[in-house]
Amino acid sequence: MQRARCLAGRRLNELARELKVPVPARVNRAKGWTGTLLETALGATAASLPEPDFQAIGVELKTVPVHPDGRPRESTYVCTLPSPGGGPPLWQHSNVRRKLARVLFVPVVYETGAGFADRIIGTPIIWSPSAEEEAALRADWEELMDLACTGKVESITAHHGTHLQIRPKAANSKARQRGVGEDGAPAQTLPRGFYLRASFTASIFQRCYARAG
DNA sequence: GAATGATCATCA
DNA sequence: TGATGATCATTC
Repeated sequence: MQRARCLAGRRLNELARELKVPVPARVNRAKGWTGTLLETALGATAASLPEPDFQAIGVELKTVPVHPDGRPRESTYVCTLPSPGGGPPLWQHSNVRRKLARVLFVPVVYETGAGFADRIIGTPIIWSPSAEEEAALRADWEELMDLACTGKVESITAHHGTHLQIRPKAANSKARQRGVGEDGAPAQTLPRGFYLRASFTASIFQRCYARAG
């Protein structure tokens, strides 16, 4: 948290220059660049592994694009929809619960159309779900997993779920992976992932900033 | 190809 | 403008 707080107020291109990380010429071709830059700046260790970013302390790092007024600009990716197999899915064993057990949110503030030079790191937040939040996430997860495991995965849209939603997470719309088909039998389906709605992260940010002043 | 990191492009 | 569905770069 000390290291993250030290980054608040910094511009992304300045931070990149200090870390000797090249700044992409086009923002729309560098979707993951900000997240990777913050991982480098904070010393995250589990890049490209299904583990918390900071393994030793069990913390997941999420950079969140926000409007100048502090509202998240986008939903937040959590993890992939698991492949089928191994009995009924249990919340206690889910990757969603593991990933969200402890999260360091780092807001990155900018106006529409801004380049990396005009994107500024905001005040970081360390968050764990309250009992109420976990119950709500669990309810969404169980509803979505029930659809996904009973042959209705193709009927799932981003409209399902109050705080947690399922959306495509793939190189393109033609990508396929092992999944459950219409009849409940194995089939090739579009890879999907769990995302936190922007309204959910907005409520987290609002509560944390209200408490901190 | 599958995982990580997310944001883009489109349309209501 | 905001949410959904689609997509991009990199690494292993």
